[in-house]
Amino acid sequence: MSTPDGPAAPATLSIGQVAARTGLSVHALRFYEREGILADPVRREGGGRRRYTEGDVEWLNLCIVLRSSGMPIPEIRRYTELARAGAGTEPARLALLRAHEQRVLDQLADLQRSLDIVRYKVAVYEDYLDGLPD
Amino acid sequence: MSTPDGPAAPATLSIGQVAARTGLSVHALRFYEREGILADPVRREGGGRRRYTEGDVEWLNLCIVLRSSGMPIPEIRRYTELARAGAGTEPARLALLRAHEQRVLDQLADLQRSLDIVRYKVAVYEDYLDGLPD
DNA sequence: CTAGGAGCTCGAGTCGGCTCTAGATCAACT
DNA sequence: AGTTGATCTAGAGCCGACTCGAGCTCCTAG
Repeated sequence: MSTPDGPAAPATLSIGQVAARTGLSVHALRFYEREGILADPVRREGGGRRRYTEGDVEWLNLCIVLRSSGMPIPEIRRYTELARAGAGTEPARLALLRAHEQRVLDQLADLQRSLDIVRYKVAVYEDYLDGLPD
Repeated sequence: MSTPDGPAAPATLSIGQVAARTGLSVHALRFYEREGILADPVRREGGGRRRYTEGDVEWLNLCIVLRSSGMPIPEIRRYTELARAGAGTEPARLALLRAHEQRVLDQLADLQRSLDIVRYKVAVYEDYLDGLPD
């Protein structure tokens, strides 16, 4: 074995491993940390290198979902801060998530309307090309 | 009447009126024209001011749909160029629209996945808050 | 002991899509 | 003639979200 973890080792990951697992670049991971959207400021091993836990990775995966569905980074930071603050902030976190749910629904509706229009245009071109002389 | 159009007047619109109708800013309208995504380079009245036809506005509305569903400006320009080129380019236009349709479908699927996850989290918080002591 | 490769920080650069400014022109009203 | 308000052009600026580069440190293998 090239990585003989001791029995009690919490199995942490390097930034490169996390990049591979999440699909984010190492640059993006450091950027996200600077932006304060990681659960904690990430532990460092002797030498200053980041060690990510599985929990960190799960949190990142949630962040990726929020980002990709259009939540801006400042709002993810706000959510992160609430989570860090711990007990008592659950109502605020719920409100934030509900607001985001609504935004996603709005986006879905907008996209669906666009899709209908694009499909209509596609159908028009198909009909036209079908009915061509030769 | 404050706008006594002559009988044969084609009823053109100023840039401000088009902005009001489309929701785009006058800046954005000029920007779009520079980017070459308007059907024609827009007629000008004596004095250099733009006069938009209803056809121009319809084209803009299509552009707005394409943009808001994620088509980048260079691709809208490509589509516009094909349309300007006229007969014979219909297959290319159809292909472009179909590709966009697929992109929209992908976005819808992604968003739906995100929505499911956000809803799951919302449910978790709701359950937690429901079950609170007081 | 040295060469590579992964990591580090800090700061600058990029990209897409507008947005805004400055300074001039023009149309219409008073 | 003067004032107001819409438009014009060319070009600079901005914002969000990364991306990249320089220069340095560290660890491990040969």
